[in-house]
Amino acid sequence: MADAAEREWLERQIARRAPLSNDGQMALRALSLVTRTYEPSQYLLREGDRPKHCSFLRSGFVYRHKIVGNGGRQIVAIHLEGDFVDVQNILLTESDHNIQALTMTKVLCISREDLVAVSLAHPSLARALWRESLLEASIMREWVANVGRRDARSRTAHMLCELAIRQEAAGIGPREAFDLPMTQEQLGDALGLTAVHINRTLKSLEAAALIARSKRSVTVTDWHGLQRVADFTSGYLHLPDVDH
Amino acid sequence: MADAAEREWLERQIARRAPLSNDGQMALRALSLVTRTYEPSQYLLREGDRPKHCSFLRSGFVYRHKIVGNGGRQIVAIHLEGDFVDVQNILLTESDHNIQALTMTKVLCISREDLVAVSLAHPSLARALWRESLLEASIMREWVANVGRRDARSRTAHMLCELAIRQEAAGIGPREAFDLPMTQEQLGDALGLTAVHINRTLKSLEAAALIARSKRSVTVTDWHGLQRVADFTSGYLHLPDVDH
DNA sequence: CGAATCGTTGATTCAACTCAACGCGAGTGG
DNA sequence: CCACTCGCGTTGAGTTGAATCAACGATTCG
Repeated sequence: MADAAEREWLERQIARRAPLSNDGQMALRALSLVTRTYEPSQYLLREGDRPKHCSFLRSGFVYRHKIVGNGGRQIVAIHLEGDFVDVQNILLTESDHNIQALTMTKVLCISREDLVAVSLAHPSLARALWRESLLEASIMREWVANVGRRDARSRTAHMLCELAIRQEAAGIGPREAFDLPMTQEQLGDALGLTAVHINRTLKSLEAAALIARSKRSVTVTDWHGLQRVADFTSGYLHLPDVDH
Repeated sequence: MADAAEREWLERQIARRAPLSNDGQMALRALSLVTRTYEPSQYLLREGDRPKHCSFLRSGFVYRHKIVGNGGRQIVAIHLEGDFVDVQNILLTESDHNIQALTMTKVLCISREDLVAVSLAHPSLARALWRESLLEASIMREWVANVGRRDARSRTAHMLCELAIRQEAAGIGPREAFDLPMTQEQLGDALGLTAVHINRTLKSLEAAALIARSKRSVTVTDWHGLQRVADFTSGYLHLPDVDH
């Protein structure tokens, strides 16, 4: 069981999406909440599994991916602290993709069945979670456009911009500096490129003085420049100051 | 106002996603419903618009797309009869993409605000629509993988398989023959390829006796063969016989 | 009949992939 | 404490799948 601080954190995270009514808050508090931890590269869920729980990412990074027939892998989402990892499975009984930890990770789990029941019974909760799943779909659309229609340089820059802004919006840190705990192989799998080409692309962004790198963290040295080569606008993230 | 037959159709479509309770059904019937038609290439909604209505596709084809900075376009979804075109905007005030008619199209419109209110008040309705938005997100994930990790041949075949199965699942027709009312330019924009390359790829699929084409319709002459080169499995469509 | 749109085809170019080697730092075990 | 390994990043050389450029048919429509 998770303690009161975790509960409070969860409540804040959900309320960040849409305000919770009193009874929604109460119902949420009545749900049992379990903390779970995962090692890097450990699976939270596999394609074909029928998840019993939904998880909120308390700390660390996780990613979701699909394997295609020729052995390739496509990463379809990257989650950071505060993300609801499992929205996409909440009403679909069988998972269509894998969820894996990128770093040491802590998640808060709620029974899927209970969460569905409580959400459907409490409109403010349903609104928050439903909205979250729509937001994720919006991000996915942008990824399709990114992978389908931007070249490697722009595409890579775009992902960096997105992660920077999402981190900022989640209150984890400023857009100018963030951890990116992924190998270049994984970055390639997220962007539909090869590790070798990711390497060249990152070096080119660095050479253009747009970013600096050290180990697995990135500093944005020229935000506007990066945004420009990325063709990035944050509309699709539906941030609260713009859209509510 | 739409007539009783349209209402009944709509009810069937929603119930196809998840069973509707009696009071959900009643509440749905109380909503005012408007029929609207669109010409080919007419916009249903533009990026940046704040939609007032949600639309269900009564007949015809529509597609949704994003424009990227270099002038490129990426089609992120294709909808056929029975699809809920606007789920993705139901809880996000500003649209992050364009929705456009592919053919002559008829849609049934419901006030967005009303639909949200009624859904949140009636769990069975919320479940059906929420599930639909998750299903769309699942399709989007597969598109990311398709565009990111499959070559032109496999990628194109995959989209054909998807459309065939979706048409079959929607009860519009068999998987072996379907309309594909898109130019090769549009197909390219959906698959992250150029029109010229789409042309060559389609001809190659035809030369391999997997499909036959005439005008804007496709016949699948070798379903298993097509499915094999497409690396297609229908799991991500979460069809009712497999997953409910 | 002319104009426009879309499909088809060939020739050429290029962005990203493949293959291969090497460097480097973090463990690990003798 | 050093030698060894292993995973990851880096770099170069050569290849290729898809893009680009350009022209020409076919079909539709006013």
